[in-house]
Amino acid sequence: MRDVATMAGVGIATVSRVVNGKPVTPDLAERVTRAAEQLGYRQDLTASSLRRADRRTHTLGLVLEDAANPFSAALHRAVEDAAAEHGMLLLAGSTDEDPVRERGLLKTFTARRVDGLIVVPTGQNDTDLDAARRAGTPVVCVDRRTTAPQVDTVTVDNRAGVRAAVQRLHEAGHRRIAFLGDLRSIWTAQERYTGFVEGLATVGCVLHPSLVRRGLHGAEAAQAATHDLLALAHAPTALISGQNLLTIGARRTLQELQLQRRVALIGFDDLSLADLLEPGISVIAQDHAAIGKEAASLLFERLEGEGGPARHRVLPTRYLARGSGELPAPEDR
Amino acid sequence: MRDVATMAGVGIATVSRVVNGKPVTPDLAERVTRAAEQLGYRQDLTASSLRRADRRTHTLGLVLEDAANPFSAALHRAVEDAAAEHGMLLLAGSTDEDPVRERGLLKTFTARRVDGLIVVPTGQNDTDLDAARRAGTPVVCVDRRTTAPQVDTVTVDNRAGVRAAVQRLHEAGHRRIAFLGDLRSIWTAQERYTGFVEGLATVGCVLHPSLVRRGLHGAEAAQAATHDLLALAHAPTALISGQNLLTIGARRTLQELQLQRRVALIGFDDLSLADLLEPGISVIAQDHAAIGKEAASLLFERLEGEGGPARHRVLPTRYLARGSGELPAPEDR
DNA sequence: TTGAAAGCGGTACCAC
DNA sequence: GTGGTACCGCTTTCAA
Repeated sequence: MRDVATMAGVGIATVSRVVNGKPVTPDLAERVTRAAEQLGYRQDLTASSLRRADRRTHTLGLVLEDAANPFSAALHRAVEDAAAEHGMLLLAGSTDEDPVRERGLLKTFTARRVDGLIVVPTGQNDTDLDAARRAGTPVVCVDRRTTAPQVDTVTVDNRAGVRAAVQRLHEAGHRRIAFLGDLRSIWTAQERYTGFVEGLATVGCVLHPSLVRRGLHGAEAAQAATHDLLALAHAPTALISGQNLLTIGARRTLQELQLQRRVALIGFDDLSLADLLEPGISVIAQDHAAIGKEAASLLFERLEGEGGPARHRVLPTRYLARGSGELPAPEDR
Repeated sequence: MRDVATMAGVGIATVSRVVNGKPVTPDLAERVTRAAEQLGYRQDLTASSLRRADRRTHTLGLVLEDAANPFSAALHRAVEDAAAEHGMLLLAGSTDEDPVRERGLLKTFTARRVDGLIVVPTGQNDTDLDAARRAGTPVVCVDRRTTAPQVDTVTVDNRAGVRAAVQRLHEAGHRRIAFLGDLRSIWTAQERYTGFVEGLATVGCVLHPSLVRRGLHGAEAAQAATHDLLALAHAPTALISGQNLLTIGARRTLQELQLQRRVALIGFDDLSLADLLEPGISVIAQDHAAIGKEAASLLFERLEGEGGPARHRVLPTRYLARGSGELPAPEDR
């Protein structure tokens, strides 16, 4: 920039003004532009944000469970689009549910002075979220609630979604309904299980502890658990899976045993191609894009000075009937 | 930092040393650490990289087609893991195949002084890639070649993959094989089509122009195109789809017409759940993780001073036989 | 409107 | 080993 100023025969401040589009005599602006081009000048945003009065870096930190999974990817994209509208960019990282990694990401994001954070919290690190917020970086939690105070959250109504699924299965005659749940440390896994329990209570159905398998992580774990369940003397006639990969694992086992048309299955969260299976997999779907958009908008409000108490947005889920959740209980036949 | 120095009663330089883990008398280090904690001091990496001799920001820029699609997501994660090993973070953005957005991302990434760029190029902006490289930011292109000189690339052997698929179909008796291709501007779409043409030539089969549908983007376009193809007087007995979403669209139409067991289908790039469909979708799979890892490693070599000519890594594809590609041509029955 | 100079939060060099 | 100081590239007073 100094070189550009010298070459254009103007002060360094004038170059800054031109670069930032502030009013400058056209003649000077022209000279600056030309000199900049000739010298191959490239603005340094890191230096500029350092000196700028608002200290904004126009960067958001995004802490995901795993950038590779469809939920995270959709969230990433939704947040990215919202961010782009505000001229902001995304710094993203994956925790793999590891609180140590989460802490590391939070630390380096704040050290890089991101303007705000959107986090899918592992749930084992809430003090760090609070620390970030108190250090002046607004935080919005997504997909899961947090115990950190004054942190906005965007979640879906997990309980209601699962409750409704239980009711549907019950109406179709199912009495032995099994539940597959993710790691207990994950907030949504707890909520969905609670929804399952509530649903059974609502329809007046007993909860068979042997039909509940929690703490499963990944498709293989669900596949094995489903095998176990179906080998029981009183095997379930319907399955509710509390997460994406678990649904895949469950369905895989059903197909191995040729039971996909006999044992009902409802999964939480939609799956690509689920509608092309036979029967299609019925799911409790969440609107990923809406979640991301809402999170971003809460964050931007904070950045614009909104100082009120924590806000908690709860979005609805939507049941997509595709066949696997509509299979009648065998007794009905 | 100045406050910490004052509080600890040491020079500002000493604080810097402590923060950076450089040798300092334990007593002083202790005092600094305590003061830092008490004042809630948080290191500012943006300021530090500004003054640091190497000017490194420990940030990589990742330009994707669409952060939400599985290919991009897998790539993102693979690069993230490699970056993390080097203490680096990722700044990511989506182009949606729009060269204007690509240019914007390239510009703001370099303005933020990323240490390197990993780009899935739209193919309509190669001068910007070159500009970035000449400005001192190493660039690695991924998934697609580029005409920009001195830019390393990582791609898969698209032609060989499609060629082999054509041969398989031919061996199964298919003579009327259709091709569904993505936007012509996309390098891989060109390559895969070339592989199709080469494959037909190899087996001595004629290329029916009416069976080629290129310039399709997204599942719906493929769905419609497949409808058209199957309505032809001499309809194809097999389909090769040149991209993920196109495969989904094609399969959807096949199932609508109940033809998924009569018309063969081979897709490029794997799909989650493809193995659970009946019949399963056979695909020409690429190893996303390996692609991302290789790209990252090429980039890190550049960052460590590797100055040779552009290197082009070509990874193999793998055919996954699942049924849809193994259906015999009707004449055989 | 424009330019000189101070300073954002650090690091690197230098003399002690 | 430690502290003082110049300075990274830029924005922001402030005086001209």
